[in-house]
Amino acid sequence: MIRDKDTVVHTMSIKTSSKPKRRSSRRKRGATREALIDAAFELLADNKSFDGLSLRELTRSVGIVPTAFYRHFPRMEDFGLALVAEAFAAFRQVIAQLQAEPEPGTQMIRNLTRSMIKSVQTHQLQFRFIASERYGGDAGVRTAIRQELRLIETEVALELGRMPVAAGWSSDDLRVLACLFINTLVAMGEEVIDQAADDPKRAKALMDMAEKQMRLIALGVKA
Amino acid sequence: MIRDKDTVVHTMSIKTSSKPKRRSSRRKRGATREALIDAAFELLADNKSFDGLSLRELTRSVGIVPTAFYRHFPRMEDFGLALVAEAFAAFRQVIAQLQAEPEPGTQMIRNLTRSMIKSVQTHQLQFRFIASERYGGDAGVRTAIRQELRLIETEVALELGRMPVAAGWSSDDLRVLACLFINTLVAMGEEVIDQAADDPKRAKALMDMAEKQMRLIALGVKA
DNA sequence: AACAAAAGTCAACACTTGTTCACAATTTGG
DNA sequence: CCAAATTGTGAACAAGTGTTGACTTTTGTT
Repeated sequence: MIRDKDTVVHTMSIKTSSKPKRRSSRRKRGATREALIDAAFELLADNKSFDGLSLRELTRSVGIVPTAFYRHFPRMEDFGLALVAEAFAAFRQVIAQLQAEPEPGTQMIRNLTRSMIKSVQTHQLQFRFIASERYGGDAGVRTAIRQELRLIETEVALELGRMPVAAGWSSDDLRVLACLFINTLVAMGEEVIDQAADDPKRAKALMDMAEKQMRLIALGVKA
Repeated sequence: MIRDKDTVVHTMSIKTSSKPKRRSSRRKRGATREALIDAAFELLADNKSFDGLSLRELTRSVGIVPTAFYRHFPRMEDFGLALVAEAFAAFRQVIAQLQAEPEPGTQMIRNLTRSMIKSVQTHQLQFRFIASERYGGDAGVRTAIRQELRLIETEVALELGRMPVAAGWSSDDLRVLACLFINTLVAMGEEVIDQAADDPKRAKALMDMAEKQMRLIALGVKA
């Protein structure tokens, strides 16, 4: 019953003033769908988890009536999957950084962690969603996230295989290494989200720590 | 309105049959409190997260009336903290293993991961709770978990400092190392919970992987 | 201009939720 | 053994929940 914003009506009602109920103007093409996704990220950032999210409060915050939700997503589960897809779009950009960097070694590690921190900070809500739902709540969402992470793992493993340091490694071992790398990276991201989202100083400290850890791992690789 | 189980009444009603409403017999001392906690772990294992858990379904599954909940926990938040405390009791046992093991090296790593796997499997529900709520849902619970993890980190760092391999390390560096170790350990635990809870074969594979990773780290330490 | 599809509305349904209050039964300690 | 603290009950409350079906409006295409 709040309905306090966006009540402006500029439909230039000329003809029948019988029922001027329709709000301002409908969003264009896929806008509402996107608005729903964005609103969900926003709401989930406030100490909520996906299965604690109600359809009604979601639609309320977007400014549509509850039933309109079903026009865009037949079930709540599909909505969850859409959220996962959207969130991982941000993550993929970080990994792309790795592929663009041909030079292995200390410099690469520094760049990678820096790029990760940066991406985490600009896409806080998306990463928070991934962190929250990775092991919690809904099974469908959880599975989708795991799948995406697996995909990224293989990508990284492939990239690592190209480097001279890891010449002659079995593909299994490469995968183990890749897993360890992105585990630390993700862990750092989660910590940043959780306690340093807006504190650059703390974020820097976390980054340094992650960098040290990754360099430690790199040392192990050589030996 | 379901109330289909546990309706047996064996109060041996002798005296007044005026109001034999009281169910079987009241649990002794702190039993209901514990029953609530156990029931919560059970419910949370079924694709639920803490803030998606309802007071009513909780009390329902324990067999008491909703209002009785408040006799044991004044607020839902206190209940969450109780869950955290209970869950970490299991975790601490694993770390105790580390302290009991004076011999550093390959053998220690193997024992540690093995002990972790074992503990995770016997306390599935508790570990699942930790994994789920570590970055998700309620802020109070999340903070409590982080605090407990920090405590464990310092313990491990202290223990690592005693070992000859890490002689001359700064306490900061020791902490970084400890963090990396238990991060991989926790990550393994989460994976086990999530996809190998009852599949010993897959669990073994995950353990081997974690062991490799930790040995890789150990190699890095030497270098 | 006409028409079908897409997007949004409204009312209503049958439930579930957290919390309150006054009361009853049971244990426990003195 | 009796009083006092503990633990459980039942009714009631005002809200919030997902989902349905039949409508109306807007938009895009032919």
